[in-house]
Amino acid sequence: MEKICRKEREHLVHRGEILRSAEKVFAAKGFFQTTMSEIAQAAEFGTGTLYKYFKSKEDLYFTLIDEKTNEINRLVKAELSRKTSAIERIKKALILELEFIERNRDFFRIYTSEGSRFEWSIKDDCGKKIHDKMVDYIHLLAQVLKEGMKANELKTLDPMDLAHAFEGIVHSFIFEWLISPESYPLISKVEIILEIFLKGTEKMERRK
Amino acid sequence: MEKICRKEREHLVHRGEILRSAEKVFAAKGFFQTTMSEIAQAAEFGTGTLYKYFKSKEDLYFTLIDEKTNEINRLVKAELSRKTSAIERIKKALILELEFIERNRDFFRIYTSEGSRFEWSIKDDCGKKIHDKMVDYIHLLAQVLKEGMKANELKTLDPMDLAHAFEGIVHSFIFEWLISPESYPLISKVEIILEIFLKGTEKMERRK
DNA sequence: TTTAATAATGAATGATGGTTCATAGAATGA
DNA sequence: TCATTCTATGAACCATCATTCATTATTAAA
Repeated sequence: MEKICRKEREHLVHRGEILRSAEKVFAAKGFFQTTMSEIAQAAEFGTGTLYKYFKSKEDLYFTLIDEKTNEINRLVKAELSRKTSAIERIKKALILELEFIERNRDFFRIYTSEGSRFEWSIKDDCGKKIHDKMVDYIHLLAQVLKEGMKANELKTLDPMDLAHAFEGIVHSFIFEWLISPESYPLISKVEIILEIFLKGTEKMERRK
Repeated sequence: MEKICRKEREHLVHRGEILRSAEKVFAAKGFFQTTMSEIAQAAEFGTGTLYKYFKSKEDLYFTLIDEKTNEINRLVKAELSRKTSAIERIKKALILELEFIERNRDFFRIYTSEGSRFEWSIKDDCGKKIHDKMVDYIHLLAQVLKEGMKANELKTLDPMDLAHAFEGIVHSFIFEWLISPESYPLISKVEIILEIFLKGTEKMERRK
């Protein structure tokens, strides 16, 4: 089936190099402020060369997001689909997610900042595709939460509300970590995230 | 002190009209994809006229954010500085915030999407100014939470962590509301937000 | 009414940067 | 070695705006 000769392999490598350079530049300056020649320079290629690998600036950008998104989605989805307890799955998935982000800091600068704005500003369906993937993920999460409710692990509340709340907490810790100058392991926040989400913050008189 | 003649009053009115139109267009298309002439058209002025009121596109944009941000900050800060219980203050402030957002949907499309990206992408200190205001607000919130801990209303945890978590939850509900096509009152989410943040989501066996 | 001052205008300017393409160069194979 | 094919290149092209400014319209003053 596959006749992957050196040529093709090389092509793939170059493509990867371009993507990795683009990731850095986009992360530092954002989509609109990044120029193709900056990316080309960073990747040590000529400007025109980029167009041998990607149709346009947008294409390069969305390819970047798409591939990384798929990678993490695969990871997390696999975990969420297991048959262990809901809370267990959520915890494991969270750990996977945070570890992945720690390994891909640059990318997540792009992702978290663009995530919010692009479905409004960019017309063609690339933006929508990414948005859809987020929605998908939220739904899966909600599904798991629902199962947790059925299994009496979690309070019976609107699963979508819970999913949003959870994602909100996680995102704000990610965001904080991204902009923080002192580097601490993101993973160190797992406990506090779950503590807040599961147990809440109010001090209860522990009776009844 | 003030000799506000018709001229000046008119100037103010026009300025306001431009700001309101800019708000709409920026909200719909984002900073980089919005052109000055679009704004001019929306405001029913000539393109050049905008420059009689604002130094540049950036100036217009940041003025917009700055003024609205101050407005909401004043509201919320006033509430957070009261002497009632911490939980009470947080609830009231949350209600004020959500009501304000409901009255300023367009603006918050701008704010939530730019909030994350601008301190990285735009050099001059306007971006920083906005970011600083967010940080300020988080600190005030953390302060209130700390008081809540002292008063034994809340568990003793890192107040900054809690503040981030709270903001995260709130933001994700705001975001959801902003992109949702069916319109429901944002304010209807107050209870669930507080429920999750204060009581958590795990079903406890309610013994000791 | 005439004149002076001020405000509004939108066509022209200039800069930027995405994209293309004619050329140079490398690899392949005869 | 030479011819052929494929790749890389970056200067040139062109479209898109932010911004300016000479001109026009409006208001105020005389």
